[in-house]
Amino acid sequence: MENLKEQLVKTVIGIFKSTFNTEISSHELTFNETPKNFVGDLTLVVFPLLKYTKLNPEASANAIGQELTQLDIVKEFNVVKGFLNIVIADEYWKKYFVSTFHNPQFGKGNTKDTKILIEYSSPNTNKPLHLGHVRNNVLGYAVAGVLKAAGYQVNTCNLVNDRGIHICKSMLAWQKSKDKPTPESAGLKGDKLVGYFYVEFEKMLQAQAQPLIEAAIQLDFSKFQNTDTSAISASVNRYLQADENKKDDLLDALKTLVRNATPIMQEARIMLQNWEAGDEETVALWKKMNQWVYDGFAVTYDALGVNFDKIYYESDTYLLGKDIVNEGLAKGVLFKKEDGSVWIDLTDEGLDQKLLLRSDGTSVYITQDLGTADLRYHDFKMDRTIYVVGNEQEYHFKVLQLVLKKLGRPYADGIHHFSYGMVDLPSGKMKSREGTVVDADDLIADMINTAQESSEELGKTDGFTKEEAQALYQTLGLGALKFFLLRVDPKKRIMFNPAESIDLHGYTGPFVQYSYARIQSIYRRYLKENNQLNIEIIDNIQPIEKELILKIAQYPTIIELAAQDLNPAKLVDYIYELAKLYNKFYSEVSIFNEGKETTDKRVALSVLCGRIIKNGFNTVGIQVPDRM
RNA sequence: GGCCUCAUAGUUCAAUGGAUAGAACGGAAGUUUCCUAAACUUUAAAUGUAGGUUCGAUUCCUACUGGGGCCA
Repeated sequence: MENLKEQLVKTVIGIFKSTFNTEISSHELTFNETPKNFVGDLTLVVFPLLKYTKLNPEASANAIGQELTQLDIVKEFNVVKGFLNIVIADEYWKKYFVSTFHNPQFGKGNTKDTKILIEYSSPNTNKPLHLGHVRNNVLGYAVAGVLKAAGYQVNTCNLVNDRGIHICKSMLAWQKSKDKPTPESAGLKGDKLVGYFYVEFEKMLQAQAQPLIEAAIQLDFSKFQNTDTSAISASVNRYLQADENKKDDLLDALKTLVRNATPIMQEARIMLQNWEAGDEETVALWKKMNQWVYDGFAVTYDALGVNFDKIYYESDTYLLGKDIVNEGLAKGVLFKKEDGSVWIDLTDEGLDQKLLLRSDGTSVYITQDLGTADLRYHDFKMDRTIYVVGNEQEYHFKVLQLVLKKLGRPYADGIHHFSYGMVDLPSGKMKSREGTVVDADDLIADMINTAQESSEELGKTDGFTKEEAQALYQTLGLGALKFFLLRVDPKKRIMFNPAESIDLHGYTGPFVQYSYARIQSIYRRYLKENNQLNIEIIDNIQPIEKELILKIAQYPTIIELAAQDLNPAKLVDYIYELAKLYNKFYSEVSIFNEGKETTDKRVALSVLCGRIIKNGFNTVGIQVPDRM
């Protein structure tokens, strides 16, 4: 298809030179696929060219069309308004089909030198993974796959947030528990166990904070221990004097202050200080509980089929970045306030001033990210870095990139925040505090179950061994889940309704998988009756066959486009369209009953569709079954 | 308060500034002596409001309304 378009573009440029005596450039020519309700394979939009032809749209289109028919590959043309519809000769499509059939690399982009590093997943180790993480993982894997398919040099990494106050909360709650359970003794996945104690901590915190808040609002600060209550007192006053419409916000601010003043939060902070000081007991507990989490995550990652070339841990990197801040001060890019805190002024860029180092010298998130960025560049020397992180952090990444630019980092321009939308429930955002989080493992198990029920009901696994059946349910369940997450533009938010399980019919993964299984079934039958499949010459192609070939011809362009836009949805949508068209072909036409030549041709066409479906799905991390 | 983002059939999603706005689910009506009916065919149903840019706007610009987010 690309060659075809290129050839047409070249010819039209020639026509403009000879007939209209003007030089036009290729980007002024748009060839689209002709919509179904018109006759043609490709359409040239002539409106933008009228200024050169000095003719009305119809006359211009006719003039160009006339000249184009001199090409062997152009059979005929027609003009509707300003649209020049071109019919390509069947001969071209026949040859195209045969050569594509013999090209195992079909769809793969030319190898490119650009090195790309993709960071995705990046979980915290205090809670199990939920549906939001699943979207991140599935997208990250798919984007990496698409870029590889387009020919880029791709590496992936994961930055695990394994330290900080949130981990200490889980650790503290575990320490305070009576039986101090292990995953074995509790019969729980490690990440679930640690997550349980995180929730336990929140409960204890809430129990301590509630009376304090109530007392504070009565201006009674006697119950606070080891706390300078002046800030809280000021917050209470602001709250009490505020207008009705601002009270909620101010109450939240007050609550945060009070929560931080509770004894248990003080304990957690001490634990964090101990950890930072390298206290043996604390570090041992931290290691133990983190290992539980990693073992748990491994199960989930494995089920999702994601993996990383390199895993970074924040416990190794959290001190990095302070040197960079000093460098920035020396270069005059950053400035110090009176209290000793370090800032960057981004008001010229339309943003605010941004804190990089607190007055006590401790770093904030972005400081670490600066350090990690340097480290990664050292490790990978990549041209582009893609951070797969939710859109709530857009501001953060703008700042990160600006700071790195101002510091003159060579990789700064290549930074790209792949900002994806949140997953929403009908009730709104997922909130762990309100228990509305959709757990990743539960969801995966649900999907596999749904696939099993549906398969058994339809008798699809009759004759399968147990293992084969189980593998199929897994393939289908995860296929449905991943397709559901990938079919939407990554930038947009996704609506997930836990009350309805993800569909297996229509615009879904299993629809495509079913089409693939049918094709394999046909191929198996063919190979039973023939030694091998080979085609060299095609006698004729029927309309539905040509439709399929045209669709197939779009594949390399789609890969290219999906990579350019970093949008796996384009590929997923295309694969669906191909499968849909194949199903139409399958029901319209008989494959085995119209003579050997027709059978060969149609089986080859089927096999080719199957290859693209498998290739395209695997690119984004979805498996396909040979039978279902 | 400042900034960013989104708004398309009943619902969930599509549409590099191009033709009569596509799918899927759900609704209505059909297709199995024949390669897998998780399929296929037919059908009803949508661009938040008001302006602007131009040959042409779901797409770009402005304002408004209504969701979501970020910053202090």
